[in-house]
Amino acid sequence: MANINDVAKKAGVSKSTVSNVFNGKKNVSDEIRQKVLKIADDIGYYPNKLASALTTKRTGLTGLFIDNNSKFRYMDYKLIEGVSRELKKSNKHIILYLQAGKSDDDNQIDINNKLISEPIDDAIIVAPMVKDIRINELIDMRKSIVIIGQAPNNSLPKVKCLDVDNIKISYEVTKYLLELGHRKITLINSDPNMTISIDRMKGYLAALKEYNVEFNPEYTFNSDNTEAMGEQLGSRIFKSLDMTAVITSSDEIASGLYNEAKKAGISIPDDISIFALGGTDKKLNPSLCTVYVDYEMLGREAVALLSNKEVIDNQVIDSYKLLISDSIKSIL
Amino acid sequence: MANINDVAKKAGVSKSTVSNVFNGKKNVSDEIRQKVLKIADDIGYYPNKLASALTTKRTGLTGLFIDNNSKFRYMDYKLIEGVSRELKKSNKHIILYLQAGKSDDDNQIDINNKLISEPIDDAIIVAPMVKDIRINELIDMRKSIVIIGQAPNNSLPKVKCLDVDNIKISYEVTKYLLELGHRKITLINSDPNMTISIDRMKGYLAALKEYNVEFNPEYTFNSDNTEAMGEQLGSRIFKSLDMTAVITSSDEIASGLYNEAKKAGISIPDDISIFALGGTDKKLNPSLCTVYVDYEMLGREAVALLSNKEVIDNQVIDSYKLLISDSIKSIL
DNA sequence: CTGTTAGCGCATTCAT
DNA sequence: ATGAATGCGCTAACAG
Repeated sequence: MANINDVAKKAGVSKSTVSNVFNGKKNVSDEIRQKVLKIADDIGYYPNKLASALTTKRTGLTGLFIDNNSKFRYMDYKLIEGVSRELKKSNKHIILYLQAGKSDDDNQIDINNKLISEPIDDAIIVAPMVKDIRINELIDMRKSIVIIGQAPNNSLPKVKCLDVDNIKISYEVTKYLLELGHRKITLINSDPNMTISIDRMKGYLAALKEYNVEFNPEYTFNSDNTEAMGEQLGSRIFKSLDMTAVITSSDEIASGLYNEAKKAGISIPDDISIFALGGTDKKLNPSLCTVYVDYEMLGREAVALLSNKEVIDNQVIDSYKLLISDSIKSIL
Repeated sequence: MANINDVAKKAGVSKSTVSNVFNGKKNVSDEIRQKVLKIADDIGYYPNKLASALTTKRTGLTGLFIDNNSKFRYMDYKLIEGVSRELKKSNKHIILYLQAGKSDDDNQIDINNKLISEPIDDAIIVAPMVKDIRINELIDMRKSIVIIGQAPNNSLPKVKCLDVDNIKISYEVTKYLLELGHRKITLINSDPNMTISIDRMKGYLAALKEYNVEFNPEYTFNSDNTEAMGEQLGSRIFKSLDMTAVITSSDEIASGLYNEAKKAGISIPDDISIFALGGTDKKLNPSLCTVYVDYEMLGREAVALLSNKEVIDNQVIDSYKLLISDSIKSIL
């Protein structure tokens, strides 16, 4: 494989001139530039990115960090797509790291998973843990970082975050149901300690207040977003509560409710309306009212944020849409 | 950022000893090994991958090449997942290249898209073009390559290929319909020049022959796998042909047929059975009979093949399943 | 506008 | 078992 010296020698110029040519530096005469380019092409020379990265400290690679614990979700796929397409615009590339936010063995960090020497210019972290070792490592490396999802509360220095406005989404979904005449609306939330749950509760409360509906804590639940949990909750609330609508933290929970409703002879949406807060593109019957989030766009925005020098505390992106469908009904 | 010299100096040893320690070389006394490790940990040293790659010629990165012309398909997502998870097992990572197989401007290769200096050890190419410039470049670079999908016919040296057995799939689908009593079965194929179309035709013919059904060329069509094309074909064949079943080259085509059938008042599966040859995970109503291919597994296999030194001409993987559902009906 | 020199951080001979 | 020297291929700072 030809290197810069071969070209320089054949062209009768110095290495730095060749380097200048390939880096688009202006201080090379047109004549020499052409000559160098011609010879380089002849002998099949092209600068070695590894070598140049060693001095420039730039690889043109951005790390996308996805938790390794479960299969990729719809969101992961779309983020990968958005990030890689956006990087492509500036001839950069994505490298995927499937790395858990906490070490498997909590006491000892796997030395092979140390990020310190990874050949990336910057990093995007998807849905980090509350105490995420990757973030600290990355900060130590002085990489610029963008987090997609909630910032870990302990986040020492300010880290740029990108997320959808969960308060607003929850508010709008609740309001939508209220406008259809629903007053007894159950909210199935995620883990109560997660910021997203708190946000969703805020939006829910805000909408209720706006419609002068008194908040009843008996109408709120928490879940782990599995279908099984949806079934479990369904079997419980369908019997004990007389709500007319349910907002679920995810499509999976909704799916569990569907199963349980069928078993109990409850009709959706005739007996009960269900509005999910998104998560997958799973199809249900009757088709589920849910929230579509443009994760691909979130990915693109994350890339844009990486090179944004301003210190931004927490960027909120409005890239969602309520998908109105057959699982809700007006009761006016 | 600490480097190997810092460690060597503090430990009172030479750089090469430090190097030996981190590369697991045996010729270092335990005493010194511990000392070096301790000091490295203290000052936060870890070998720089860029620098070591410069001499070892190995980056631990595998390129996955996906065509950039359209949005990612279901297949792409699953391949990304399979490849990256398999690489992860050996502490390697995936870097995504969204690069068209042919240069946008056919006469002139974009110098920025040259692969020659990319920091990858090997490459996996998804569904290459017939004349794919990326493959030639990669071969010039002496990278090991695995192709997922059909090998380009012109493929100069032998390149490892990985694909599902399209003949067999098509054969089994056709047979399935034949066993349900169907005799007039339309086959909507992809581009007639693509190997996959030829294979599917082979399987189709084989099954027909086995059941002594004479082949009628009027019952075969070609498509570009868009939903629009499905509608177009539907409007044509629903009127003119009296087939009882249709095999479509993709779920999208099937979706087009669904639309057109609805418009024409044709019931699926009562009037006509539809069996798709896979492609997406789009849900239709009535739910579509289609072929599920385990692309994630294909991705894993591709990674395994990369490090397989044997010269294998064309590896066929049986990782599919017929998904029987509501769009077909027995007419016995 | 061009060339010389000096690293970047490491792995790899080859001595010892 | 350890160390000194050399080179991987390039960019950057400076000198001319």
